[in-house]
Amino acid sequence: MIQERLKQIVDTCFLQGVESGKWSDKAAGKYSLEVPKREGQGDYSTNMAMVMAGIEKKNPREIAASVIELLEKQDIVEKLEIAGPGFVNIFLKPKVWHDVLQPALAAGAEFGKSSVGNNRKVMVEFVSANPTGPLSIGHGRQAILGDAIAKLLEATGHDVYREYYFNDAGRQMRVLGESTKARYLELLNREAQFPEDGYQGEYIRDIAQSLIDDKGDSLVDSPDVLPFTERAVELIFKDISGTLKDMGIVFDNYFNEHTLYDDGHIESVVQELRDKGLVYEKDDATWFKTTDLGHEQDRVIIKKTGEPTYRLPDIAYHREKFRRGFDWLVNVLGSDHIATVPDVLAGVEALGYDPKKVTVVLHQFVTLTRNGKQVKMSTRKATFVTVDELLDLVGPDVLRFYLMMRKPDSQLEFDLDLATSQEKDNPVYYVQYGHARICSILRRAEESGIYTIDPSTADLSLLQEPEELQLLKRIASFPASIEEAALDLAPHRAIFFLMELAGDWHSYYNKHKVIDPENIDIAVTNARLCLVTGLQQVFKNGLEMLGLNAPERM
RNA sequence: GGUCCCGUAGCUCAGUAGGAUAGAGCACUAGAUUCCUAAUCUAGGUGUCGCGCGUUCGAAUCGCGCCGGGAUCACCA
Repeated sequence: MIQERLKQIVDTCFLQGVESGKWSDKAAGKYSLEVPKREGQGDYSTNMAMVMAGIEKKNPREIAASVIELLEKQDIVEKLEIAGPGFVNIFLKPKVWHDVLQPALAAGAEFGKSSVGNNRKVMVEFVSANPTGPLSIGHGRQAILGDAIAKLLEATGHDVYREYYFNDAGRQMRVLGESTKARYLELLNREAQFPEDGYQGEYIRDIAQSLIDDKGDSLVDSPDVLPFTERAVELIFKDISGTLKDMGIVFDNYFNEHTLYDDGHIESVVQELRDKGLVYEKDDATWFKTTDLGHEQDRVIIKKTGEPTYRLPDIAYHREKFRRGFDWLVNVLGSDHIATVPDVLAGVEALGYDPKKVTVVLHQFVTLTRNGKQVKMSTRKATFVTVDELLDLVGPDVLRFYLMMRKPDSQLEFDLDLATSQEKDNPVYYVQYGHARICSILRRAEESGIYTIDPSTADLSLLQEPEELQLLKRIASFPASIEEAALDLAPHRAIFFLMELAGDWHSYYNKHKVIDPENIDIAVTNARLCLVTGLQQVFKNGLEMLGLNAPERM
């Protein structure tokens, strides 16, 4: 907000320079206004003079002097200086920072939200695990990441729809049914042959047991695996949605791949591509001519057996997303799906939709360590750690926080020992404690009965400590930080913002008293209470935007 | 072999529309609490930003080439 205002001022000065013949307009849009990394280098800094120096072939410091002349007249500017190779450092008047508090408090729960999204309809598709077993930690990362992205997009004015895409047919499911049947027979002491590539998890036995409970041994001679598959899918889905619910995630829709077949979308996609000359037959299979679209090789979309490969329903599914009126599709996928992305995008484009409206967030794997050693995971062998187990161990907030603390591109190391034993030195609690601490102070203030929290009557100019100005700057930058995290689809940025905020706040708390019974200064305390209330709002809104709790006591 | 991601402090990681002296947490050491919650704070860092070359006023960041780790390259999903 302040940055935008200052940017306009700087741009205006630049134009004045152009008009008065000091420099040409060639540097327009090329310079930037940013927050310097180091203290003492101003609230903001612009590299305008250096950028112009290259273009105008002049000494950057001389140009900087001219820039300063123009900026000096601005009323929000306190001080200006030329630094380093030609930066212009801008120091703003403290009043500028004091003035952020009142609007922030007035905005309340809305503070930090924005409308940059313009109500754009965006679908976030994530998890999309087929029902073959409980959610593993890898799914957990995706679930948390997808949900956090969705929440951030909501906070920035997007119309968000969460969807889970799944397939409960095909080979995978047959194996699942066969595995269940084998366990069923085993539990009834019958001869059973467990499939070689079957699912070995204990949950399969539970499913078999539920069939025994309901139907006894009546399925022993069933030649069909369907009853087993159906029961398995039903129970596993119940388990998955329960887990998601425990993580605080609710989908707007579960989309079954089957509807694409039932409604004829698969066929119509093939037909449409065929009409465009992008489909041909070879070796009894049907191929998608992706080489015409700049790819290295063509891909099979319908196998010899007559069954489509995954590509075809995927393409049809994306067309449906567009047809349903979404104009931005965000797909959160594990990096193992990387090879599927170009084919789907090619399909989307061939069908006349804009592939730029599809954004794929690929996240790397979660590596699990226990006793300092990496744990290898496989769903089939059931040597994975489930989200349920982790939720039991560390609780939803810690799990969520850890899983979104890293950028999606990085592998994420989840140290089981650390997560379970290290309860206190946890960044989650560090941030949450920041909030709880403020709540405690505010309770204290209320009990005292002598303080009031009202930014319109408080003398905010009493907030003169450098730490106080720093906190005000943090508050001021909150909306922009959220916007940045949202548009970059990078929840970890919001996490880092909160950790830095908490660091500044805890530091301030230890150095200065908000309420000091030994040295009662009502005016100062009232001003500080306004500051802390603003901070509380930022903590609360920030935590909640990421799906985390903001506890009032700890 | 092709494509994508990663390589930054002992460990886990931030840091891209190129910016000034490269950061945080953990771990380790020494301190701080009669009073707003010590789940906190303060002080302590000599890092080939994997290596090399290039682009330019300026590179962890951009380009090219290597090295190392991971993912992926089906008529599986």
